[in-house]
Amino acid sequence: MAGPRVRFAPSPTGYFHVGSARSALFNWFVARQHDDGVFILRIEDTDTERNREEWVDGILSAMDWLGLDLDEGPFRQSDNQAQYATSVAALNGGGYLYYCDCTGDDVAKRKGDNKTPGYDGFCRDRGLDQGPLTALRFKTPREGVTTVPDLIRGDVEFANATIDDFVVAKSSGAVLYALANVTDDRNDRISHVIRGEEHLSNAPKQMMLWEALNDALHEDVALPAYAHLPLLVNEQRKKLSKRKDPVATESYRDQGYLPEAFVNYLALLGWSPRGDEEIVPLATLIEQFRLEDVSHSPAFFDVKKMAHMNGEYIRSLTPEEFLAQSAPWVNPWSSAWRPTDREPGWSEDQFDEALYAKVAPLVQERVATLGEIPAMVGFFFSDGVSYDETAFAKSVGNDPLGQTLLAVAVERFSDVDWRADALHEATIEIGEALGLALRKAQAPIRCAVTGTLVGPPLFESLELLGRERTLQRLRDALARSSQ
RNA sequence: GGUCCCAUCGUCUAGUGGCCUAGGACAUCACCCUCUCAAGGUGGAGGCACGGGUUCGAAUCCCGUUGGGACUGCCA
Repeated sequence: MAGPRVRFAPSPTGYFHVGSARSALFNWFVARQHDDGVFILRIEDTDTERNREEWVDGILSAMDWLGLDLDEGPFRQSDNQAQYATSVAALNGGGYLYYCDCTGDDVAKRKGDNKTPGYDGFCRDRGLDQGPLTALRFKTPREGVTTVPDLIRGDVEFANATIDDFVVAKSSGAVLYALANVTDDRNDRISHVIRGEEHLSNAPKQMMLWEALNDALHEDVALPAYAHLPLLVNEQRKKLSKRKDPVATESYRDQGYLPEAFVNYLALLGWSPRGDEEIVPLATLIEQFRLEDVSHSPAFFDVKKMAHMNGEYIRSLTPEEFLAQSAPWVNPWSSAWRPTDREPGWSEDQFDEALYAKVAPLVQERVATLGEIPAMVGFFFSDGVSYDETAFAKSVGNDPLGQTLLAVAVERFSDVDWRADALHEATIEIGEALGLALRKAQAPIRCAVTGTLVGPPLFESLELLGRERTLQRLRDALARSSQ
């Protein structure tokens, strides 16, 4: 038996939604589990009002970033108009459709207290001819039940009477989603339709269309298997909204999430690998993934957990890999790709690649995202120090002892061996002379040199920063405190 | 309102009738480590929505209630 043929079918109407990313990923898993599985990308751009070409580029680059490679496509619905016309003609010829000239207001007005869902079938038997304002509706069976065999949820039954006569083609002639989608799935011989749960109620309509097309076209294309994935929700338990929630996959890339970590986290939303370990190699994810094991309930997209996971991935990088991965954030000028709206706090001239290579290991284990790096190493590359005023006041400005310590440090550091361990020893001694434990003694120095009270290990940092720059900053801080 | 889906710690989940004194992860708290911050280590607190059944036995099966969500477009 041939391998599965699955498709990811986004519409390019905005940033690449993390929920879409997960749908794409699960489809891709299914394809990659088989040697002959096929993963197809179909751009559903039939809504010309809302589509924009830049969003198509966004989808492509985000999928590339995630490593979701295609076997076929990208196809575009805008290229398939002829096939849609064929579907419409066949359906119409087979008596499955009728013209309707009702406006939305007409339908709403008639609806009133009527319990019938959606459209009431007003034009179904009026025998209207095609006109400038007539849409084409599908004659839904009035009796019987349509059962959607869902791989995740089991059989889901819909009474046909509850499904209204939906529009298949607009009065303009443009074919709508339901028919376009079904036509393409048939032509692409899709075996598994794997998509978000918001499409579950579309499934019976699409099955009706599918079978009507088989009949009208005298074909016998097998229905696909359906799998409706649980929704991704926000803290309010609402479907993640493009408008209100941080759902743009691109923004996570810009923040410095590694694609491996992002994929790993996404895989955990609605599914889980065997065993207690959640950090799982991609190959294992692919091997273990089963649609049947996908959970039924919505999942909250927890950025905190993803950040933690990303930190683990970052820490597991070799120093060389870390250097390469972090380059776009610290040295965008010589990177092929750079994150948008994220300038490091220094200029190209100020950046010192060799120095960064030595600094990098100090921050690798302290960041959860690559985007956090610049703030942590900025003091190495900028000329002056940008002070956190609260920290400065606490450790130097309002602390005479801190000022004394700085003054002593200037003396002592002038002729100490410029190595981390020697600086460490010297600082201990300076502190002891003033009755300060090392944790207290290092604070004013740290603040004077880096501008804040938190950061990479101090003595290694001083060694890398160099004697001259360190002494200069200690003197500057001292001068600053007496102003 | 109608149709459909869902319901295990705050969150993501394991669990498919006895292995459950309900396991793991994130978050949280305490302690350890420690030049700061992280990381790491150890430990703690924290959950089967409720009510009926079925069964020798129910987180697991059935029914109901409650609660949440999706859809309900000449959008996808």
